[in-house]
Amino acid sequence: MYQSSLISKTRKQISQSEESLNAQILIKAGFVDQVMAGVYAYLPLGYRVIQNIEKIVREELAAISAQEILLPALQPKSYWEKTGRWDNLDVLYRFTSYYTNTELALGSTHEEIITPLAQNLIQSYQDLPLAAYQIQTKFRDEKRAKSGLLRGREFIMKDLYSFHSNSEDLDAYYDIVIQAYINIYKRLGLGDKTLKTYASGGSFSKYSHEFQTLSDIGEDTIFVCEKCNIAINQEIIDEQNTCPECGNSDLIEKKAIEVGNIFKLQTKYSDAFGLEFTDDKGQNKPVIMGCYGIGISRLMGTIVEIFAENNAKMLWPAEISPFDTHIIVLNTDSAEVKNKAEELYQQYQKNGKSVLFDSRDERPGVKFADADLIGIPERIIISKKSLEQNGVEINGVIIPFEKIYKF
RNA sequence: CGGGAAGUGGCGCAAUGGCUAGCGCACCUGGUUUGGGACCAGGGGGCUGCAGGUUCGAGUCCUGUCUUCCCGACCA
Repeated sequence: MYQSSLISKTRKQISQSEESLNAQILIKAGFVDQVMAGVYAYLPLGYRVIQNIEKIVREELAAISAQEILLPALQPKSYWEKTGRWDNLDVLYRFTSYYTNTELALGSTHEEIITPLAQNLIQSYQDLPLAAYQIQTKFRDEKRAKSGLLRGREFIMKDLYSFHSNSEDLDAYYDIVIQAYINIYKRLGLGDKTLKTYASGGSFSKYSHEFQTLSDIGEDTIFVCEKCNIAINQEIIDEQNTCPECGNSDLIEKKAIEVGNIFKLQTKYSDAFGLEFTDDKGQNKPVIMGCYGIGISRLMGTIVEIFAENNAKMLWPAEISPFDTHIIVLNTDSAEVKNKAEELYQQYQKNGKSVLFDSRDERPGVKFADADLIGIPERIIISKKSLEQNGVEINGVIIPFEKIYKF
């Protein structure tokens, strides 16, 4: 049973505007609502999708021994000054407290917070390695928010940080994270289209890696090696114009959405904060760090871009669909149909299935249209007609009750 | 930040400088309807983004400003 005010009445008419596809679909179907440029509210359907994506991420990170934490979004100026990014990170929201005149930042990333925190946790090589992540709202003062959920000023991100006593250990964990990421994209239904991509390493390593989902609306240009199924970001193509893994020079230019990136930070942040540990010889050394990001809300937008059918309606991959099953009750004036529907709904819930139960007193066309918009992959219709055959209709096929109730 | 477009009931739109700013959807009341977005009857809801200006008269013209969308630049 659902609250119609939150789910069924959030449908918005959308103009034949130039808004990006993911924004159009998600707003029209009532998954999100736009609050301002690059800032969205997640409504019940959309938030369930977000939570399903998060669940997959959590499961895969638990499998590689990362522990979940939650760091503050509100951050002191002093930490950002230590790394020099108070003045240099142009997307950092900075502001002054109205009452105390204190200058503060809204977190656009969390190296500046987790590194000093790690100082409290790490003294000895025996405290390493350590991996911690959070799923949290990030703030970035983008000059131009665009493409719906793909580039917002406020967005949900998973950021993982790892701490090691030497670079070999970092390298090994880095590869483990790559495999976890591959698992995540696969479970999200993006496996075939998401490529590990070599990108600029910045000042602290030769390369970083991104995960890029092929899509014409992507902001990034990558060059794909079809032999290795990896890619190179355009930003490093001058210095690296062959496949780094097989040497192939026959690379194919494509557009893609960056859905993850991982860096070997080495000692950049531990140096800035003096994060050291004592090794087994009694010597103090800087902690070696890595960081690993996945944009959760951007993934939702990406999935819509990839799975929208005929550029109009959505069909969610089963694992992240807002509900497992959409039960649509027709002929709601019939007590028999209503009772049977209620029974079916209870049965599904008992068996651990999440159900969107539409018993509204609406015409069939309204319910079907809404169901099309919402895009839950399993649709069950129960009606006078189906009861005549002593069953329900599941995705167009009549299934007798005795088969369903067994599961 | 540069360029373009647009701001009118909750949403989508209309309105030669001229009557009380309309229409569709949604909403409220009553009735009839129920396998692809129903119908009838009645009803409520607007200082036309904001601030100035021109004019006898401004939703409409001018200036400024804010906001949104698109293109570009930018993007650990």
